[in-house]
Amino acid sequence: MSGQVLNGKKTRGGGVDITQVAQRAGVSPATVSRVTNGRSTVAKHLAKRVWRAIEELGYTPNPQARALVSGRSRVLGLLVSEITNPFFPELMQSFEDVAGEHDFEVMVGSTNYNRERASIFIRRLIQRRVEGVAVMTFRAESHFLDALIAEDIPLVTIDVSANAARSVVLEVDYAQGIDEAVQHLALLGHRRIGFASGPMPHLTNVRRKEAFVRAARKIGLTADKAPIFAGEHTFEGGTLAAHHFLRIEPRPTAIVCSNDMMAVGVLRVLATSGIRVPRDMSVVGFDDIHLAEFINPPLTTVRMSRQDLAQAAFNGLEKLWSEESSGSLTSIRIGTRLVVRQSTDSPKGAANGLRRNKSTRQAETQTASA
Amino acid sequence: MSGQVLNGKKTRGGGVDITQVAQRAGVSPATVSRVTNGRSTVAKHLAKRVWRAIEELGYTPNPQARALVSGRSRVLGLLVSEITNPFFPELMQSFEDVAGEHDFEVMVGSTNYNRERASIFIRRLIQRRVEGVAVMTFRAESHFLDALIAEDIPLVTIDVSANAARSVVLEVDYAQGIDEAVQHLALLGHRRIGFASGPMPHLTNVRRKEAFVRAARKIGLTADKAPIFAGEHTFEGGTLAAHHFLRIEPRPTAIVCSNDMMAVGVLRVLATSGIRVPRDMSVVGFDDIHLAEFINPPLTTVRMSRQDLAQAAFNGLEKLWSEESSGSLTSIRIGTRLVVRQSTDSPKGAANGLRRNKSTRQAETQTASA
DNA sequence: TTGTATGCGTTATCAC
DNA sequence: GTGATAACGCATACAA
Repeated sequence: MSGQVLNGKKTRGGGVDITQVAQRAGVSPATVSRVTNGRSTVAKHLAKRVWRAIEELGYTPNPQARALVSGRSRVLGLLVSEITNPFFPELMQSFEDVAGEHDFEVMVGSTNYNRERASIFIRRLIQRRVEGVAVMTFRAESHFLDALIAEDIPLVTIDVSANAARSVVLEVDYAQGIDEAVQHLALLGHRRIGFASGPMPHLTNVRRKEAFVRAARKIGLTADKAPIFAGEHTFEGGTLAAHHFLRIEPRPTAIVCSNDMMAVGVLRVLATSGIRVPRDMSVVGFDDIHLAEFINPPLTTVRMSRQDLAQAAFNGLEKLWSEESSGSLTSIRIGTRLVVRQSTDSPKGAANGLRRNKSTRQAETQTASA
Repeated sequence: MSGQVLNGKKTRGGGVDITQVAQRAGVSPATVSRVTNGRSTVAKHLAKRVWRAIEELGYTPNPQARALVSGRSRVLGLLVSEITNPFFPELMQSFEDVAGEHDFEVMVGSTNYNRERASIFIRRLIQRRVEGVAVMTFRAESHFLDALIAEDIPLVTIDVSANAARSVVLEVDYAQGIDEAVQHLALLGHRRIGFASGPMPHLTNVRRKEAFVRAARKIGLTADKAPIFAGEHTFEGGTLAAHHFLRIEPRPTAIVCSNDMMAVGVLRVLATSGIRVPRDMSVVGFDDIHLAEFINPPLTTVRMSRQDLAQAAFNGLEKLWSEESSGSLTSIRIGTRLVVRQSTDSPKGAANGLRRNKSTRQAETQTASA
């Protein structure tokens, strides 16, 4: 029980400060500071004594004091869209893990597509003197960011660059994975493929859709063979999309979805409509959320790695910190790739012997072991 | 663009400090401090001048400096089990919202059932001088908390009290909601009800199970009419439970699940087995995660409110802060209640005219409007 | 390489 | 009610 109460004020971290460590180690506070900050200009035997004193006293440097004197809070901001899409909690955790490895704390906020929520959160970020913010909303809500830009806080965004000097944009290569998905379906024999798109004003959804259109064209599908339906990136949006595609004549034999939550909705509708997946209809998702692996049938989907995204976001911030005269706007590419599971197969009409062929099996196995 | 670079060190918050505000308002720094801290001992006209100066200069108090001198970091810790169960992200958001209203920041960590992860996180909490921690893991991992207890940090836990002076326990009344659920099923005519329990060593799951056993007994069900299967609190655990109950002869006409993720797994298996819900089988969940409302059929479930939990956790911490000589161990009760949706109905054999009766309809409507 | 002295921005303790 | 002044715990410029 090392917590103590001293004249009404709680003293934590064992209540021990740098001076006590210095005394115990027989050095000056400055030397202790140099040691805890990893300065290499300290004699080895002294450093050793200091570490021992730190250990014995259970000393942990006070981050508030450090922040005050250094001007660096070691706190980052992370802004996400919503908490109900599993993609974002997974992303949050990844980002916190990466940040934590570098001794940063992170303040997370979710906009829930609510302007005021976002503004309030951003005000808090500024008050807490965050050293950088990762804006992972997949939306161009740049007006929210104005306050951050005014404070000259390093910014990492997705898809669309913040119009700021100190900023990095993460360019997700949607085309790569979507291309693979469409090729995969073509190889299985599909000739009519629907695309369940996200809501259209948003750039990220435009990009995903265009990636699909191009991929469809590449395998020789005209627009009527590659119908598109735009809905919300939610379970419900997926159900609407499914109902839409079921009404089309002739009906597509496969549906590619702009995100996994939609795909889950699509699967649900197909199940209740007695349409078996993948026998009667193939379904492909996008994101590769955890749930995709556990749903039935396990979802073939395009993986956009949360780890990659989180790591890239952090790297982007690091880059902005190190740059003396920022100015050159940087972008970091994020790859996407198909993960074949069991929601895709040859359409039942196809008699080309491609059903569950060896090459797709292999891709699936690789994923499972990853 | 108010961010400035001064001899290589970034100055934020407009780069303006309390002294500048004081000068502008023609008062002393102390008075500005009193104003920003809401001390009522400041003359109204002076306070007004100070606020105006704050406004004009865009001043925001430096939290690091505040924390340093006051000994209060205004940071809380929140520990959850896993990020893949939607219950926890929803809880995180609620807790952050509540904390934010009181000008607290929160550090969130998820154990993922990994001891080392938890330890590392707790070390970070201590380093950052958190003023309190909400341990919402639904597990008795008290040995993790030892470090926190040694630092005398206020603790709020669920179900099982931390063995510490400064702690509060949130007692979830599982029986209340589970009782309602079983009564609801009995009223619909069910006489064989299975219970999909969580893994058994954990107290929370024992409590849920016992609540079910008692409720079943109350409606006259002997043990063989109320079979129990224990599995993980996951989608997969639910699929296993479903397969188990489908093999039992005579087969239960309803399944009550220990959490919603299991219920989702159960629903999936039933759908693929051609068993219609609720016509052939009724299913009840526990938690009322967001997804429960959107799945098909919408899930009848017991709601354990994240808002209630979050608010109660914060209240518990407040209580611990205010108590001079803590000692009396407090507990706060959290209610649970049934939310009737569409995954429950009379069993097909029942000819008692209770199918979708008026009273259950009404309950459903109330929920939708809440 | 090490130690001394100063200041980071705020609150708290006193006098007034 | 208000203002000077001393901490809070640490990093760092400078001196040694």
